[in-house]
Amino acid sequence: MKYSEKTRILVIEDDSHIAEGLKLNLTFQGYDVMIAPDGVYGLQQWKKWQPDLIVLDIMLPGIDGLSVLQNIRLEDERIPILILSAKSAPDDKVKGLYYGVDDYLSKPFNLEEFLLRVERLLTRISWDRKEGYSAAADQSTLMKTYMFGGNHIDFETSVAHCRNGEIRLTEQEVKLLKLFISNRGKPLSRSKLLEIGWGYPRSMTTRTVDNFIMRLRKYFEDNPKNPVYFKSLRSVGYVFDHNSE
Amino acid sequence: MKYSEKTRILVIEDDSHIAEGLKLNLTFQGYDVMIAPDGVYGLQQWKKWQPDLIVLDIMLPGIDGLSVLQNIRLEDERIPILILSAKSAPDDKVKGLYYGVDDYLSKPFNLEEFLLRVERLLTRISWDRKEGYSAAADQSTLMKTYMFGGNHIDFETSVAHCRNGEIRLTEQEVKLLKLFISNRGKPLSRSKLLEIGWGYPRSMTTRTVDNFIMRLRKYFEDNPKNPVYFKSLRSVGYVFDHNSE
DNA sequence: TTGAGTTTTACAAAAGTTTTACAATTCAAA
DNA sequence: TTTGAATTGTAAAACTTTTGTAAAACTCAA
Repeated sequence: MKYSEKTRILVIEDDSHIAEGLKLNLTFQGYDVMIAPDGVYGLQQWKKWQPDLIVLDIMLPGIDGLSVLQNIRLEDERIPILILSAKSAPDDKVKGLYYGVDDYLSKPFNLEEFLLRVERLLTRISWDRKEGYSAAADQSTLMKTYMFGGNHIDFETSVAHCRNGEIRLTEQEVKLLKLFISNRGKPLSRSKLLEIGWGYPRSMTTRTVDNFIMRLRKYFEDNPKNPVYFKSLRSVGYVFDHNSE
Repeated sequence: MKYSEKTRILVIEDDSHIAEGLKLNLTFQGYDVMIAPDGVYGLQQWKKWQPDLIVLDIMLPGIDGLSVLQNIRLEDERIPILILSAKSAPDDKVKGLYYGVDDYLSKPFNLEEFLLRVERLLTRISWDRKEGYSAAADQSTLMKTYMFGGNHIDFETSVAHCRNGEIRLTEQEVKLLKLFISNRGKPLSRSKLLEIGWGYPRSMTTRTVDNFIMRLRKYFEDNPKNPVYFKSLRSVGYVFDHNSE
């Protein structure tokens, strides 16, 4: 929270009826509210506006809510996110939480309850911040450091020690790395990578991913031409893996 | 750059009258709609455009709807498919569902009902598809791994362990394998294989299938010249089978 | 305006698929 | 049994698609 400004809440919800309703009520509670009608715009606003809390509808046009969530968590594992969903099945709840959701509300929901949860999340988080830890973040994004092969990556400083010596990783490189690490052994398609790692809508066709893969290979592979860790699966995508050590 | 995208629906229907009608209404609902007048074009569009839902007429010129359906299910067992059919006989219904249809509507149908089902499928599926499991998929395509003889196939990574050691299977090899496995013991004609596994219109004459059979035999047979698992039935086609273990 | 970082473009290289051409096999009629 | 027409097996050439790579173009903030 900054200075004397009001607490900011970003509502990512395509149903303008609901969105406006929430905005009205939240504004009335004294919050500064902004609405994003889809995932892409939502991610944009999140970066630009740096809200203190995000209310996220899981059913969105274009990129879906969970990808948005994962994208955000690659960079910020602390910001409280309150999920809205049309479904109420309990395993959805679990699944959402697994990705680092803080709270979960099924539509249709009770307004009182909604406001209460928003407040609770905000107070809880402001506490955590002081203490310097996060109560419920998933392993992968909480990770401070990672090792594989002869490589060592420090996510606090974005510095990697590898066969080329010390390397300073860029923001996007870090994101991609985290994404791969938290999906170790699992093939990721280019479009999935773009969706989660970049927040692009699927189907965008570009060689961006490949270029980053090339860089990661140059950094971390002993022989970039014959990759061991970042393998490509033709017409599928890429997999990251390594022997457990 | 601006990315916001709508949910995509592919309508595979040869009757342009019906197709346009559906398109109009779906577009009106805010979906992005594309029409394919036949199965081959439909499959093409499905790959290229990556729709979120498919509306499929079962009575098509060229490849028939069920083959299209099966072809799609060999690669994606999750995408919701809503079947349209002129017939209303109950066994069609069963047959369709068996192949992994999500919903079924007999012509002539009520527009309201159609739109409702589309929406229902989209909300239901968007959750399920996200990670790990599918609510209602048929056994064969849900399969993550398969074993026969001394062979072991991992469909997640397309890696097979066989007498030749570890082998990386190609996309087409995987498709064909899945097709055989889900029809274990059942003879499949070349044209059926081409139709389902390749999406070719029947009657195409080529040695492509035989070439792939040869490869599968090389990978998985102890003695490729005397096949045990991938047998040919003269002037009929091929059968895959093995003792239950 | 510069410069680090990112994305696009354009092309080369690699991998995979289909066709072609022909050899081998099978089966049934002579 | 032969014989030959039809079918299946095989390998290599031709073709297609996907991936790798580098350099140019672009972006955005200092």
